[in-house]
Amino acid sequence: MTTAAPTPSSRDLPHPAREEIRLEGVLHALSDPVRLRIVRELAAEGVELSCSHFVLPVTKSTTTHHFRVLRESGVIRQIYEGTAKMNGLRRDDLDELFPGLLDCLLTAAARQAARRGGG
Amino acid sequence: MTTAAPTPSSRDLPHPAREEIRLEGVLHALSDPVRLRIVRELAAEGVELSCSHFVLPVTKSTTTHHFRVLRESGVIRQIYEGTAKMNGLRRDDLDELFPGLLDCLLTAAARQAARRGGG
DNA sequence: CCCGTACTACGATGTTTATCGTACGAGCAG
DNA sequence: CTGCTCGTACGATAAACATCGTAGTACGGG
Repeated sequence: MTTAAPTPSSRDLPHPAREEIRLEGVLHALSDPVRLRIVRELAAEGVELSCSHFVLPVTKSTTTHHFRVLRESGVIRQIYEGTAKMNGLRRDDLDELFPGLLDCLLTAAARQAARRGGG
Repeated sequence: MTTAAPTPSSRDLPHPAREEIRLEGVLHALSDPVRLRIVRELAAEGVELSCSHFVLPVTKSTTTHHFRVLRESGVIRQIYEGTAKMNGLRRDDLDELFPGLLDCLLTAAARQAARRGGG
């Protein structure tokens, strides 16, 4: 029937289980401007995005580092898809652990961006 | 008796203005377990507390350091009162800048504490 | 098979951070 | 004034972190 499984790929990456996600870790992950920006864009698009989708003011190595921090803190989920690595927010897990927190943080970030960037 | 003005004291400490408070800074401040604990207790009590009120697993020097980080990031307000230094949450400023964020974070922290500490 | 693209792994570097100990300054109680 | 408590300042230290460059691995297309 619905053989929906789209080739789970060979490599997969270590993610913390839902219960292992720590609030402090999430806050630390989001306390970096580059990472906060990544998460904002991920939330805005609403779909999984490859690393190369993002135009960031740092090199590729550093980008890799930031994505890893986000993954290891439990904020995003990363899955290989061919040569690309797709990134998606762990909305379900975060909402279950900390209801409303993610949206609250995104709203706060948007407000700050509007205040500073928009005028 | 009711000498309402409680001697504003001689020394006072540098605080960021409301507009200078950065979300990243707040998140970074709260991403440390010791500081998160301080903020939780401050919120729970609802009143200003002296530094010595807190029983923390670090030395006095380190405690001073953490309170300074909280103050410089705009999370708390510190005022000298005699030899004691009173600490209060900057609820008004934070709520104005990031509505709902502080409560959301406190709720998340409480949930996590209940899950881990309370069983 | 060879090449290009996407991302990683490793090592280096400079900065920040959490922590401590000790010595000091400010207010309060004798 | 003396001594006490509260908190600071400064210096040291070890760990963590953000950043980079280079070299390498994995996958897909010719």
